[in-house]
Amino acid sequence: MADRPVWLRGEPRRRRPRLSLERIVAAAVGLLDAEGVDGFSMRRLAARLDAGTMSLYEYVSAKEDVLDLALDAVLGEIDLSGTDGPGGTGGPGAGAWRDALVRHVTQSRRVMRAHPWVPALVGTRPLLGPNALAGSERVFGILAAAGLAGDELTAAASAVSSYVTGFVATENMWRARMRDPADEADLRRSTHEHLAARADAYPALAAHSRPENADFDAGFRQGLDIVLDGIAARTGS
Amino acid sequence: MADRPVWLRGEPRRRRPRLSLERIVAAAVGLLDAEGVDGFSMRRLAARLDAGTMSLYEYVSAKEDVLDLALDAVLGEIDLSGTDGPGGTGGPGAGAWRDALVRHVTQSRRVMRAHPWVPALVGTRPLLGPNALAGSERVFGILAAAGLAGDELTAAASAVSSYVTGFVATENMWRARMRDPADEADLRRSTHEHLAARADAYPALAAHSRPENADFDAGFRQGLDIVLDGIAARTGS
DNA sequence: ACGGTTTTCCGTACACCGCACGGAAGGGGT
DNA sequence: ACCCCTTCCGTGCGGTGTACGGAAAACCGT
Repeated sequence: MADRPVWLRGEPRRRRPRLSLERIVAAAVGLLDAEGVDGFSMRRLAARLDAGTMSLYEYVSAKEDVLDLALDAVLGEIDLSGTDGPGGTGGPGAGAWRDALVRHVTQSRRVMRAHPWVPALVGTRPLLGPNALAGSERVFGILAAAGLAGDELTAAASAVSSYVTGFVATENMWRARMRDPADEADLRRSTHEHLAARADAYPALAAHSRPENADFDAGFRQGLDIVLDGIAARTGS
Repeated sequence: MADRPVWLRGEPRRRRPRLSLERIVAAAVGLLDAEGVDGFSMRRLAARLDAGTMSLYEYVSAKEDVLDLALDAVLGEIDLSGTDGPGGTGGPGAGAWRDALVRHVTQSRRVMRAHPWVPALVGTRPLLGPNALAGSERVFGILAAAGLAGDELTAAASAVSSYVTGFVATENMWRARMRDPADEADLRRSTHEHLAARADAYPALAAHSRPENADFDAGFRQGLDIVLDGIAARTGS
């Protein structure tokens, strides 16, 4: 029987699958970076891969899976090559844990700023991916080396993590609102006016709050130092 | 002209509007409590009010508005009747700020547990509603009375707030996963196995992490004490 | 060489979503 | 009696996640 004319034969099937979990996850990260969680949809993701929407479901069983995978993927961008291995018997100076922790959360903040959709996803779902676990392991290891253990260690870890994600979440939110330069001045002014108009109702807020020209870097460090001081009180150093 | 038969006359129009912002917001809180953010939709909300979907838009310009209003509404459930007004000149004992803060964040946690959808919304949007502002005012006031000011005060406030919302977010997440008793044992075991199987890759985590039988109340207090100790180091008391 | 099985891809369809638009109906003012 | 304004909402449009089933290529045993 003669072949059908070329024109009707369709694209030849590739030897190896065109799609893969890696490609899907990478595209998902790109889409999330570009459009945020709200702008993320399976159809749009498929379009980015020049694929049919339902093809994605060969590799993933639900949209939630893609979000889980994308989240863990970007958590892998945190550099874990620290200098806190079991060093010489002399050991690092007391308080080396503090530097190590500062470096780690600085990395975390960098990643969460590069991918502003991350903070909203963390805390919503269990973080059991390999990179999430590696990050937790890092924090636990540093705190254990600092002399903490048991509930105290867990509490310290949760204090640090909650602070970092909470801070960056609001930081990202404010940055996003000020992104559009047309809105920026307007937002600053209207927020300021909103507060000023209620200065009598919220005196402490009006006297001390300056969201309109916050220095996020310095603010982050100061809050972090508070948490770290609290931990230091439990290490004996 | 004769009236049309009663049967065709339709329901009589009420003198006063049947809907109101208050009713809508109250119903929204109920729906969010029952179904979570994912299960919340304008259609379902309207159904709860026996109203047409589009009727809601007479009172609200978008779904986002409803979420903003519902969020601020439940923040109003935080009891602000504290004992920290400008008391006698003798003033409260040094460290009274600590008790006041503990009471306030305990209230916050209670509200966020009663309305588990709250933590996910906080941090996503600017909190400028009256109840949100009142809550911030409360924290700022306590910290100012403790002797903090300027950037230090702001950092302390953000450390406390981030810790509380972060902790309760993950607390709620774990509680939700363990809600269904059928899944609970399974989840506990599978999570445990997941970690145990990787104990060599994550030694510190395996040695110290016990999410399967966490005491949230105690854990919350311990992490909070860490943050509060860090603040105490800045008050001179 | 060939038939069957498995893998990969995806079109269609369904139930649901937010919300723009325009109309209907009743109340109040003149 | 007239008109307008407030309140209510049906319809429709363009989007969503994903269940289902089919088509075709690749692989494999004979």
